[in-house]
This record gives sequence, structure tokens and C-alpha cells, in this order.
Amino acid sequence: MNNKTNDLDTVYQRIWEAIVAHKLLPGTRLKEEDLSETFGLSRGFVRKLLLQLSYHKLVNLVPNSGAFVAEPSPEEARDIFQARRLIEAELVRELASKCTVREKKLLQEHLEREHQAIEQGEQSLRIRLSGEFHLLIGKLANKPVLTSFLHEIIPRSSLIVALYQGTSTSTGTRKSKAHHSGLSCSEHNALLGAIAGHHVDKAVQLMIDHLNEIEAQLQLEPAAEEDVNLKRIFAEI
Amino acid sequence: MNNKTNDLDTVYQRIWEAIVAHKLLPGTRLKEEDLSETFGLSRGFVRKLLLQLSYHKLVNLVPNSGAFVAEPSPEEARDIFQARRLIEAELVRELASKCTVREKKLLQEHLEREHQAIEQGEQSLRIRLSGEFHLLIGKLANKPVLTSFLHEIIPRSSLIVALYQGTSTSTGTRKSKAHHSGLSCSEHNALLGAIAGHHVDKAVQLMIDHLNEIEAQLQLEPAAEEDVNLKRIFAEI
DNA sequence: TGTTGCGTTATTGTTGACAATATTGCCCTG
DNA sequence: CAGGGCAATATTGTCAACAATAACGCAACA
Repeated sequence: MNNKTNDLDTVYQRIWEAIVAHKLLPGTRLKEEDLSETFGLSRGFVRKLLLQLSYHKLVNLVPNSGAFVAEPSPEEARDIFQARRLIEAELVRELASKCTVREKKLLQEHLEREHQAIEQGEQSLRIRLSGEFHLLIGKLANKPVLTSFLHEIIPRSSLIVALYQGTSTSTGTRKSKAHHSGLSCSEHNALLGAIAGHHVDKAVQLMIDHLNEIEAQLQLEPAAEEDVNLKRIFAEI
Repeated sequence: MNNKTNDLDTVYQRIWEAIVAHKLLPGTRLKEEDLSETFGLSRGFVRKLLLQLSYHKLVNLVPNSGAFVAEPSPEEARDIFQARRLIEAELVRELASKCTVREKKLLQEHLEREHQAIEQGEQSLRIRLSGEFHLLIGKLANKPVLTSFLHEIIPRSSLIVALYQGTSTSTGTRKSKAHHSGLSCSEHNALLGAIAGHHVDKAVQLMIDHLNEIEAQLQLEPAAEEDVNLKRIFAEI
């Protein structure tokens, strides 16, 4: 109704960004009719959309109850990062051993955009680009299956990072966020150097270190139960 | 209409078995209405079903054209087995390092059923159980993400095995099939021994060898083009 | 006052009819 | 007789009304 770009993929991305940017908080209920009139889509489309989001584990689809944006647990977070280390180490090994000049250029261009996003303080864009850097590595490594797995867990990772990094005090956190952004970007930079230079083992190690670094920045305590959520926790069974 | 067990999961499995057992040949078109009246389901359900099957890459969903049972290429096959080696090596490493008696028993029971299926010549059941053995390892290893990945590629592997093992002469092939069945089962047996005995490195190596063995049995030539399929190959773009 | 049961409302799930699209067969023309 | 376009048909895609279900509030009772 309001926005012209209301095809399925676009709306999917808009919702995804809203989730990652914490405009839609974890646990929020997504009513079909609300989404339907917000984006000017029929309820049928909204249903497809929610189904896709649930496949990617960004929303939780509870039968006869509704769709809720996902609240990945610390255990899930750790599990996901472990899987990422395994898969991305392999992908980066593959790419580093056969990276062409053209591929190097593509990675460089991407990194440039990442850098711009940080400078211009576009947090949401930055998170997306940061994820897409990893996806680009997968794509260039030419391993469709492993790359498709990455497509499934990187959005979840983004949600996890958003969830577990900035929940404490305001000023201090903002500082650490900025720090983290720059760190991540410089690590991507180092990674690119190793890949382009065909330093296979080094590239693999840098990737693992990078992922460890991201995970280490998170505050993955067992999570103090919020009473509001209890209801849904039992409903989820 | 005919069968009582017409819930979504059951029908899904029946179709999957039909595909793996080569009752539905790769490239076959699956018309919504046909399926709908065959299983006594509404077209809406059939649609969901086909969507699920396409997520698992067992059917190819071409917009405005229909659903076709997938024809994984030799390249896809190799890619899938490479991914399996990576993931399952990790899962078996995890499980072997902390396998309890109870878990050992579960694996043993499963293997027993596999053995029975071979003895009774139930080829289709055997293929399913063989896949489920690997899934059980994943489940027991307690790595949800990696295990969910396995759930995505093992059905595809089954389809690939069905596709690329028995397309040549009849008697000779049948012999090799039987041979392969027994081999696979005995390899599962050895694997179980290493896992239960907490011989981590040996278990990992056995798993990799086992997967290599399966892949090696396949006839993954570049595949002589069948004229019938050409149409669809171009439509798939 | 707290709790249990019931009726109302709001939301999701399903179906069947209709629209859009592709496929097929036929006829007309060169 | 071959080829291209057009009409007929078959199949998929979409939507809107209806059914089923769960959430909510109110009232009655302990």
C-alpha cells in the first residue's frame, strides 16, 4: 500500500533488517494481518514469508498461535559458531588455494563498502555487509552445499550478535560496538590478504580466530529468565 | 482417499521412498492434482508438500511450470559427499569422545534393524535405515546445527546413490548392489565399534573411509545427455 | 479475594472458486 | 509439406470467504 517495492524477497529483507536492528525485539509476535496491511501484501504472501523466515530460524512458528521473532539461546549461539568455524575454515581453505585476481578484486570491493558503512555509521547496513563478506567467500570458493549452509546460519548469527552484544549500559556499550565494528573490518582485511596471497593455513587460522573473536565479544551467560517469556517457552513444546 | 495415513509427514515419506526406490524417475513431473487425488489431500496440502520437497532438493520447483523430481548432477554428488565428510567427521569425533552405554545400545539396535532389512531383501527400507544411521550419530552427538544440515543432505545422498549405482547391466549390477549393501552395513558395524570404544581418531577415519567408499561405488561420469531432459535443463535456468 | 468455568473476540488454518500462465493441437499460409 | 500463429485446454498461482482454534475477559462461586 505504502511502499512500491513489495515483492517477496524485498519484504523478507526488510523484516530481516528490522529484526537484526532490534526494531523487532526477540519474542515479538508477528500478526499476519498486521504484516499484510503494513506491506500491502495479501495474507497468503505473508504466510509464505513467515514460513521462509521460520526455515531460517529467524522466527518461531507456533501452530494455531502465531509467529514470534526468534530468541536464540546461548547454547544455540555456541552451536552455530562452532558450525561456522568448521564450514568456513573449509571454504577459506578452498578459496585461498585457488584465488584468482578477479576474485581478489571482488573481495576488495566488498570490503570497501563495509568500510564506508562503518564510517557513515550505518550500523544495520554494516551488519548485513559483514555477513555478506562471509557469504562471498563461500560463493567464490565454489562449494554450493557448504555455502547454502552458510546462508542458513549467517542471518542467525547476525541476530545473535545483535541480541548478545548490546544489552548492558548505553555509552560503554556503544563504544565497544564501534570498537567491534572496526575490529571485525580489519580482521576481514587481514583475511583478504592471506587469501589473496595464497597463504592457505594462515587464512584458515585467521578465519577461525575471527569467528572466535566475534563469539568472545558476546555475553553468553545462561540468561536470566524473563517472566514474560515463560508462557511461550511452554507453548513451544 | 485410499490410504488412511494421509498426514503430511507420512505422505512426504511415501513420496521420498518412491523417489529413492526409482518408482518415480528423476525428471518426472509431479502434477498437483494427481498427487492430490492419489493421496486424498487438498491441493493446498500438496503444495506445501512440494515446497518441502523442494527445500530438500528432492524436487525441482519451476514457477508456472510444475514440480519435477530432481536429477542431481555428478558435480552436485561430489559436492554433497565432500560436505558430508566434513560434517560427519566432526559429528563422529564428538560422539566417539563421549559415547555412553545407552547411546551405544541405541546404535546397536539400529544396526540390528539394518541387518534384518538386508536379510529380508527390503532394498528401500535398507536405504532409509542406512541414512538414518548417520542421522542417529548426529543426533547423539548433540550438535543441532550440524545435524540439521545432515537432514538436508542425506535424503539427497540417497537419491544420488539410487541414481548413480544401478543404471548399467542388470545381473552384474544387482550383484554389486547386494555387495554394496553388506559392505555398507559392515562398515557401520566397524564404526560403531570405534565409537563405543572411544577410539576417536579411528572412528573419524572409518567414517571418512565409509563415505569415500560409497562415493567410489557411484558411476559419476559426466552423464550422457538424455534427449528427453534437454527441455527441462534449459527451463531450469 | 482468588480461582474456575464459560462466552466472546481475535487470530490462524483451510478450502474452493477464480485468474494468470504455459502447453498443446489445429488450421492457415507460404 | 513445413512453419508460424492462434485458439483451446490444462495446470499452476492467488485470493477471499469460511471453519477451527486459541486467547481474553467476565462473572459466579468458594
